[in-house]
Amino acid sequence: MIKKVINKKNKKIPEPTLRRLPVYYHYIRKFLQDNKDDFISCTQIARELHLIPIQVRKDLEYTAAQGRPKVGYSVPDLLRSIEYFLGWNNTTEAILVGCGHLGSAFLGYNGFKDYGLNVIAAFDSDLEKVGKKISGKSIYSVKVMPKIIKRMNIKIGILAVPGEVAQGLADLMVQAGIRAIWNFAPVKINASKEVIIQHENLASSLAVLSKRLALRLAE
Amino acid sequence: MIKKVINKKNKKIPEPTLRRLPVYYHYIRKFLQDNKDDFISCTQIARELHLIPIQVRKDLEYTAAQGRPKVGYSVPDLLRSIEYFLGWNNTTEAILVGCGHLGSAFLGYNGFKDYGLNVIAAFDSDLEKVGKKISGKSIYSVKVMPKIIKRMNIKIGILAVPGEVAQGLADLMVQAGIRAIWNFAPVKINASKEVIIQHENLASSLAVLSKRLALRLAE
DNA sequence: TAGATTGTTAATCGATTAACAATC
DNA sequence: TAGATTGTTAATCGATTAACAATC
Repeated sequence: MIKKVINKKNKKIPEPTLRRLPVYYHYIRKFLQDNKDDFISCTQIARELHLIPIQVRKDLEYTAAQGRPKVGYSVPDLLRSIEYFLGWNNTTEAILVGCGHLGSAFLGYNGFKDYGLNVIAAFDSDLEKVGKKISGKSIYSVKVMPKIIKRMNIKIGILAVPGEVAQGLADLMVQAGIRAIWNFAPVKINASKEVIIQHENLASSLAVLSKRLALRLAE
Repeated sequence: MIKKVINKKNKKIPEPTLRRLPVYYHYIRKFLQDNKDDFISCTQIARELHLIPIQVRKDLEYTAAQGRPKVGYSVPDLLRSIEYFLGWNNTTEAILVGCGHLGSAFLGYNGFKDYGLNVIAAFDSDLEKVGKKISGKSIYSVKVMPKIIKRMNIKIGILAVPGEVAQGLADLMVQAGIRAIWNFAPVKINASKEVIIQHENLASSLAVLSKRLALRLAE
């Protein structure tokens, strides 16, 4: 029994599963808010999200959530399981570098708090912006960024800057102690292997969209 | 021979392949600009992008690009193959709905032209914004959106609006003739099966990032 | 009870990786 | 020529889907 749990924990989690979990989470939260029922089943989640029940069940298995046959999963328990599994139970603090349109959009969208991410400070090199606030968050000079990263022991950095300066800023972030960079700049960032770089590439998404549309229109 | 080509065309393209192709494309374009060589090999692309040669080769196979043993692929030919395969050879026109921070970021980033997407008009319901320009693009009232979609025969719509109004605007877009919606609003959009909906979900990416970081820090 | 649903093991499917002949 | 690289077929790996017993 215990062994099984350990095995499950050690098992590598498929990335597709990881990407689906927040989608379930979002739906289940809404389900809770609407106060529909205390229990929820895979069948129900699957129907709503246009998936198949077995896939939802498999995915939830990774979170170690415990369901009851015929009844389903306790809604609050299930939410807690997903939160815990994704490390969203204790909110992670992050900094944002670059307060252009994209960075501003990020600050304005405070929905990430539900997903365990709290942007505590924003930085920009433009002195016009420094000292001002966007969506209630103060903008600081990039010059003080390393100091703040160190002082507050921040591990996650969000990069929303032009491509030309992205690598240099990433280097500064890593030197100061950042361990994961969420990169929205349209260039590849190089860093030591210990640093996790997640590149948000809209061109990839566009390729999927345009190919699917082209195939559809050719039918 | 002909039969083989037909088979290849009919073969379903794996989504991972589709997502990698723009990454190759971007690198090869840069390679061409830097004027390094007339030919490029899978080995080289793989080394640069931290992939393995066989994967690059397999992916390029889908585009029907023709390489020469020992030599590699002709750089301009390869670019053309990818462009053609992804439908980027003739630029697709799109409209943008929502000129908040995110929409503005979209208009400001004109890199999509390289990827076959041209945002020809932007719409907003805020009369303060209507008539102004962002990054050289005029903003129109959403009221005229259907008319313009029809008149210009636009097939792709980009949704960058608050969640509350997303579904309503999507319905209007589809009614006017939009066949693919790139959705940045943090809600699920429902539409008839004929319409392609691509939901850009940052929470999914965040889940991958935060789980990877949590595992890393626990090591 | 009967039927729906979980938990778990097995089968299938598809993407990745390996192997190797052809070739420049 | 020798060695690198393509093109293609085969093997492997991992994710998805199916099957079914357990159970509430």
